[in-house]
Amino acid sequence: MPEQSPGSRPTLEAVAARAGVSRATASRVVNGGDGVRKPLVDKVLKAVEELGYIPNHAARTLVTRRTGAVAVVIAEPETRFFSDPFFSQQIRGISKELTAHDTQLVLLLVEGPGDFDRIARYLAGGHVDGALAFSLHTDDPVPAITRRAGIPAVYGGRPSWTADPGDQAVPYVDADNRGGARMAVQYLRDLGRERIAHIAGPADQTSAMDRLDGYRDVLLDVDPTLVADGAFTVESGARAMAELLERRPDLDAVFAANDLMASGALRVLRERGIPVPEQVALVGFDDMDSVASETDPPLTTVGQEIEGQGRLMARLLLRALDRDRTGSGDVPESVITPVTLVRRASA
Amino acid sequence: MPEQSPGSRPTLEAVAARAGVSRATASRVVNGGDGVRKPLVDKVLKAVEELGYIPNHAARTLVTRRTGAVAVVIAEPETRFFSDPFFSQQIRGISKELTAHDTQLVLLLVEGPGDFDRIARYLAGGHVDGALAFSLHTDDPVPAITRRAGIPAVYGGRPSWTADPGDQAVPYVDADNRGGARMAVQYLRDLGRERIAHIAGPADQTSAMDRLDGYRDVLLDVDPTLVADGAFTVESGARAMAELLERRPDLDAVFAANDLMASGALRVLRERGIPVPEQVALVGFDDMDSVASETDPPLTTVGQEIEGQGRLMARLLLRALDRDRTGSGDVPESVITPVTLVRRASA
DNA sequence: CACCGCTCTGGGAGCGCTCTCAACGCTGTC
DNA sequence: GACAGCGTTGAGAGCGCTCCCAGAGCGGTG
Repeated sequence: MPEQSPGSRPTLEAVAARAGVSRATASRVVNGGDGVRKPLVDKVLKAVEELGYIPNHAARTLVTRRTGAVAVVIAEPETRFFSDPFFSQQIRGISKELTAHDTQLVLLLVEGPGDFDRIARYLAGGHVDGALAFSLHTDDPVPAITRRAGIPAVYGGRPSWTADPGDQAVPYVDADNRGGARMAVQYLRDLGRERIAHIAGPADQTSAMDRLDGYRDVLLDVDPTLVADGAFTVESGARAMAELLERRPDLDAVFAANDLMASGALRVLRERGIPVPEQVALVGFDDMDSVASETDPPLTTVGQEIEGQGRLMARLLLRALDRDRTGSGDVPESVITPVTLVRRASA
Repeated sequence: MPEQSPGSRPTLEAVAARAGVSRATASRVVNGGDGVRKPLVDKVLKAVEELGYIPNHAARTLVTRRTGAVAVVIAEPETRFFSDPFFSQQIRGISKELTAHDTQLVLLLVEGPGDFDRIARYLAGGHVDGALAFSLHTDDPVPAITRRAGIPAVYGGRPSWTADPGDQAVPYVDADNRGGARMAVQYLRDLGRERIAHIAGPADQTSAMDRLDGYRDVLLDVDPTLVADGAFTVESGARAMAELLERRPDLDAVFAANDLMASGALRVLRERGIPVPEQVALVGFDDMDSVASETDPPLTTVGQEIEGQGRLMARLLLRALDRDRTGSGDVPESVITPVTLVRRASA
């Protein structure tokens, strides 16, 4: 690559001059070369190479009205963003997919509720072609913002206001939480367990509620003393486990709504000398790398393709953008990604 | 905010027409309004409000040659990016600082060694005004890339090729790892401990090496049997602890190069019934939220302001950009951020 | 041999903005 | 009352690119 020439970079004009063609032809070559005869293509490419030409993105955007960038909006409070490897992995997936389509990722972290104005201004400012956002809450302003800005958006996790998984109001990608929970509980049942408790996640997250629903699907008429509330953290899992043991010392299995809570529960069980899985079988959810396989015993859990979900989100958005551009193609639909039961030693 | 008008957004021209001024004056008002008489300013602002005018970023960039965006390049292998809350927190700090200066954050995750070409093309393509990158390795291509692209960059963590903390070849922000380690070891010494072991981090990370150096600073002529290698993970900390106990069952203190390893070490100590801190005092490093205060006993550790480091990185970069723009101002210098000893129960 | 129709190429407009520069009106001074 | 000097405004060029449209070139056909 030629050294950066002092001052300004070469323009298309310069490339055209060097190749002995018009700017229009040079442009055609740079953008794929359709309808340009071979010898000219080669001449232009040679000039590009020699001059180290790189298209000016702003100029291109100005006329095409496309930026080649999408925003990733993360409105989660800091705590979750930090503790949850979930986000990092989804972002990694998103990044991979976008990169493969020459699209850039602009990260928009929402710094508190007053910050949505800035987000709105940014999304409406034509800086990006579309947006990806996560786990919407009931009164989440993001959908309204993107609608007003006139850009397509895809969401990660089922928005809380959608009645059903599968609702098409806004396109989203989510794991089959309910199905996964059913799978887990059914597995415990098949193991012969009869008093299967559940440590639930926070009620304001649809993933937690869907998992609870899945638990209930299998165990019709659940005894409420078998369900304890947690907050998706290790500590809350430990507390919930202690609570459950107090209420139902006879329980013989626990399905925790995520691995972190399962590991907290496991700690309590161990402290009390309750053998896992012999006396109490334990199943988690997420198959989180740094947790599930590192506990003692390792967790049986429900695994999901987190990075794949990110890729899928990006793919749906890119498809929507393509549709906007070409005026045809299919409307993106929400996708529920499959989950699998990962059998380890805890159940 | 007015609804997005169908089709195209209002331009400066439209604002000017509505306010009854020239485009130039409208532009001046939109950009701060210096040198425009009050009544006209008001008229323009009113027009902006009524039309819901938002400046076209591409057009602006095209003429000013500034994008109002900086890249954050993360070249770490996936594993670290995921497991380490470090990154999320630094990014949060960076985001806060950039946001406060109306600058956007473009996230560039490097997907393998072959991906640097893409990064180079992007950085040279005038998409961003500057770059932030992390923990450079010896042969890291990022500095060469940014130099060639002609954009300023600031690094997080001392680059491995700089001989000294404080080296000015590239501006970076790092915690006072060596000083922190000294502080920790000196503290153990003041506690009366005499056989202080160290669980070191990976040799290819300067933070780990600096911490080892700090340990050595205090304990001149360290007995090599008192130092074990780890990899900044819980498991590696446990392994190292077991190794140390085998070699030196008489040790009475351990300084681990990070909290994760400390927690691994703690687990082993507990398993063997060795009372902490009575028989063996334990100090970690990082004061990682989800770890240090949640162990039993909670960890005494060296705390650093991770988010603050991120902010500082962004601030240094913004200052460099400002310098480029105005042609004056101070050259950004590397900053070593202070650390503090956080006393809890483990030592 | 004229003409049609095709492919390929170039001229030129224009995307929305900033910024230079000239013009303008006003005040103050001699 | 003329003019210098200042602060304010507007006209217009131009940033680098894409894309429309017209024209050139060329082969094939009647």
